[in-house]
Amino acid sequence: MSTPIDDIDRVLLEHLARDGRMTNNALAAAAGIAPSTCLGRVRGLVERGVIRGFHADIDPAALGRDLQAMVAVRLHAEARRHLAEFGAQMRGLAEVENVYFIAGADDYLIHVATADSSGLRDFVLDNLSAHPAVARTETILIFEHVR
Amino acid sequence: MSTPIDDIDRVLLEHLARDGRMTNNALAAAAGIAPSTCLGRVRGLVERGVIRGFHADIDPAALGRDLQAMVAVRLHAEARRHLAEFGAQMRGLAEVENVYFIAGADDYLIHVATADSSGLRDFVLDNLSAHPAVARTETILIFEHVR
DNA sequence: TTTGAAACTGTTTAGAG
DNA sequence: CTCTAAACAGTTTCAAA
Repeated sequence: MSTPIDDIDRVLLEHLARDGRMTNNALAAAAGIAPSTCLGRVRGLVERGVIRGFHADIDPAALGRDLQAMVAVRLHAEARRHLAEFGAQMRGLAEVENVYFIAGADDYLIHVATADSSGLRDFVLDNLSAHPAVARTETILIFEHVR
Repeated sequence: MSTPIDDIDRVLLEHLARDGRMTNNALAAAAGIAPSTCLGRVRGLVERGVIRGFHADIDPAALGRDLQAMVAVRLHAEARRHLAEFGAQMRGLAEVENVYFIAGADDYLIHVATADSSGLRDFVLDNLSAHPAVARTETILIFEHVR
């Protein structure tokens, strides 16, 4: 990490986390710096990987994906050598919202959003139960997810 | 839900989910519509709640929050009447990244990011174990989180 | 709803401290 | 690293279809 994050950076990050589309001018004003300085700092934060990206937060239900679940996945002991590979595969699936690689009895928590219960069943059967690395799954329904 | 989401909306959402800072002009070109039309559609999507917001994705580790955990929380049977209230409280805490209100033995999964293990311990003790509504907690470390 | 074009606002570069 | 100021690009409004 080249430059340490100072108080001004922290202000910028706080604002951009809340409103990722805040204009550079408004952001500069909020941080008490010139727009050009602000621009340079935000660029630096992106380059250094502090800001990983800017994303629209889309309501899955509005896209017809009304059902969310957290699926705990345990892999076979032999498959643990390819843990990262499994995570990358999961991340690539349309239904997958978040992938948590965890410590404990299970190896992954996979947050998925599907159209309905049969979509969820199909996702678990086709992508998890049928996966050669998967030893067991446990599906927990999500009533609500915030943030 | 006033207007249904059409194919053009889907293109806009897909692009904005990937890059929330894409310019309106580029977005319009990608969707094959005029910039002014694009602007109106994106506004509509925000007003209708399809787009819930735009956010910068900040690396917690860059902010000195190197440790992440998923804390499963079970509330007392009597406290279940105030479930939503508990969730709202959790969401307001700085360490809290995601709150999942779930079905099953536990009521919540709380994704937290703290500086280190003592920060995690303090979070769980001060905000969860000490909370009058909380019956039990189980803390699972997160090695990696994607998306 | 859609659009093109004008008016406007915000972004970005360059140069200097 | 910071700023001011000018040039540039992108956004937004609006009248018309």
